[in-house]
Amino acid sequence: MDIGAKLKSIRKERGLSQRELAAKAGLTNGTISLIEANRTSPSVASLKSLLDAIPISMAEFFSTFEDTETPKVFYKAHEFTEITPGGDGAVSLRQLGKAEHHALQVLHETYPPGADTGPEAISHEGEEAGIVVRGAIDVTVDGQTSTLNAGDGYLFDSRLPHRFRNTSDETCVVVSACTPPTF
Amino acid sequence: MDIGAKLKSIRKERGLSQRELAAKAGLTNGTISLIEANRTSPSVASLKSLLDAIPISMAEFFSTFEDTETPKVFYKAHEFTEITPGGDGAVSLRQLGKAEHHALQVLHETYPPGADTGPEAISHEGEEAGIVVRGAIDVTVDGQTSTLNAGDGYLFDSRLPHRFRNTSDETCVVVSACTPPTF
DNA sequence: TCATGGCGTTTAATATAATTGTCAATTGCG
DNA sequence: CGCAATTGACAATTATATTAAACGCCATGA
Repeated sequence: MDIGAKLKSIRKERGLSQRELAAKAGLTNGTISLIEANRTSPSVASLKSLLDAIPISMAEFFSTFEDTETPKVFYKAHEFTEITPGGDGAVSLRQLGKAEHHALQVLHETYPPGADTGPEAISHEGEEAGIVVRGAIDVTVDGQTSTLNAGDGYLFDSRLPHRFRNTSDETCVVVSACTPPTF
Repeated sequence: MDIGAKLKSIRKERGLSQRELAAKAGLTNGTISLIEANRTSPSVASLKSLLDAIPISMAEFFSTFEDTETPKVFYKAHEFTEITPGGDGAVSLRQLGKAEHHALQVLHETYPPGADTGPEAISHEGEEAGIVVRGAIDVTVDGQTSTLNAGDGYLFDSRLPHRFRNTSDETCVVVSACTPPTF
């Protein structure tokens, strides 16, 4: 969603300066500078003012670059979606990407010492799998329990009851995947 | 631009509560409550998050109700666009409606005592006309000067040099019209 | 060469949106 | 009927966008 570049290109097309457009839209040149640099996300009201002043409709504005927009492929660590915030001994679940746009959900899970997901009876279609990246963790699936160390992994049907417990004194990190998403 | 109602109807359509949608979008229920009540204008980023979580595209969202949207007809005094802010003895120009969506531009002009537009040589196509609503003002057009009082008016070709001066000790208010717009 | 004016950017102050922690009203269940 | 859970709304705080006023840059011209 590179709104800044899009706005800038349209503005240039019409031969408008930031100040000219700002005056017409009832904003300031500084604001337009920030928006074009993607250093702020304008309110819908502000964007509407700008597009009205150009003029171009909201639908037009967004439609034109939804075609050219490539789906997001790469995610920096800070771009993960926090499902559970973690901290204070709680499990931290951080999802790769956003909501349910994909058939595959990948999580970065952190289990502090003593962390326990509890025996929740999750019952979704699909499969879950993961690999321990650091530390060790006790995994119980449908009654069977195993201690997995770094490099180990698991794979089971999502409908089976399962539980994760870190009984060690070291934080455990797991990368897991589900399909379809359960969150 | 009743974004609130639109968002609400789409959300209801999908059987989502404000809290559910908030969780998926990474916002809070309170925010959605405010947006749906049109008590705040969400940032483009926030709106995108919400629509992604539903999911529906920005273009789709805006296109659907741009059809049903009726052009704005009525304007409250505070909705006028300030062309020159006025204050400190300066002329205040306030335009009915927004930028150049219309062939007709109507202004609410306030001239404090001593105010003077100066002999600017404006040279646009079209005509300008106005009626004095309160006070009195000296109008000079192409060399001819006249003092207009409340109820009086003027009409001239935009290409003629013109000047407005309030030589009285009372604030003068004029309602004027231009076609096509010069701002 | 030095002013002048227009451009886009940056910054501190201000206005506005978003969050957090409630609330009363509603819904579903025992 | 209560009781618990869930809903949308609200007030106070926090976070963010927007403003207004600077800045540096580049062109133009005296």
